Amino acid sequence: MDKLQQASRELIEAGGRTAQSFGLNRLLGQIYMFLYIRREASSLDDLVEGMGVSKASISIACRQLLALGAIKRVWRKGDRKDYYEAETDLRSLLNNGILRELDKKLDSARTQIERCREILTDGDGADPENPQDLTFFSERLDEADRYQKKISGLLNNPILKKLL
Amino acid sequence: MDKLQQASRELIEAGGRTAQSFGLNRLLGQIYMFLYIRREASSLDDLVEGMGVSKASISIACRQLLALGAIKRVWRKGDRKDYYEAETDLRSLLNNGILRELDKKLDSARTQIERCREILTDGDGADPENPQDLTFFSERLDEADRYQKKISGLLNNPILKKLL
DNA sequence: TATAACTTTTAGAATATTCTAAACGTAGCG
DNA sequence: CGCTACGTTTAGAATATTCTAAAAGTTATA
Repeated sequence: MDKLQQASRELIEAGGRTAQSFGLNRLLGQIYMFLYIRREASSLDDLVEGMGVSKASISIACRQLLALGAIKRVWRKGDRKDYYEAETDLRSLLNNGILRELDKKLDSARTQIERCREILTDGDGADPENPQDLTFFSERLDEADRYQKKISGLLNNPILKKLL
Repeated sequence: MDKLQQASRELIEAGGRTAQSFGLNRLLGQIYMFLYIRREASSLDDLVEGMGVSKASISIACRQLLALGAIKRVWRKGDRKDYYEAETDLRSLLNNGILRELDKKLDSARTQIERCREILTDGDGADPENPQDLTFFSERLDEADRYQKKISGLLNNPILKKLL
């Protein structure tokens, strides 16, 4: 095994650990890193060989990476195989990956807060025994709403975009 | 079940889902949310009742939340139980939780890149067949290093801190 | 030090996730 | 068409995570 292979192997392992630390499948990080350090686009079979797992796993992982905007499909004339390469533009990676996911979560939080307010106002359950609990709960909802807006604003802040 | 209980239950569920979506144990999100909407600090037993899981799970989850700086322990005079309440200061939550974790990961990335450079320069493996592969690999390492520094700088940017 | 009221650890059960092999579907080409 | 070379789906095996009950540890107080 030459130096390059040694270093590659380490990076791929590290990519896997990083993915896992973000709650993603280890393979996603490994495949991304594999593609990131390859000079040429790679086929599913290349990935199978590189990662030593079944083609089914690779296939599924690649579709997830595509959905996250982390890799791109590349066509080669007169070749039936699909080839993949890593998306290396940091801004694009963030905008289509992490930031988009965060936005979804924030939106879901907003919806949930709204839902709770509705339950409190026109739900058909009884009023709580202790009205102070209700007051406190409402205050928390308001606070959470402010936080949600604050972070949402931050993520879409043009200054932030510019700093990248 | 009164309105407040309904709404609380929904929020706790949502907290659990959110935690899972970040790769954390569902209980962490549930417990945090439970504490967030409670007026008074809660004991492990309160949490056991609220979440309907064993005390062992609650105990472990609470220590994780403490380590993340997401909840605080509260002592009550003449009471042997531990009580917990949610950390609600957004800045503190981010600084002690998410941002700190990100910093750790970035540092680990930096170390890994350094390690790879060492392998390439003074490792005892053979040189790769194709020297162009090596060149490309080195370029990627440099690029990754720039990204790492960029994001690191961003996370510690005083402007960002101020926007919160 | 003994006891009581707690929390934490731990071994293994329950559950969820990841992975594979095999079947299936599809497109290009003779 | 039918064959071939692919990618995808799927049922269930392998593995990892989460959870519980029971045992052990800890601390305040008498």
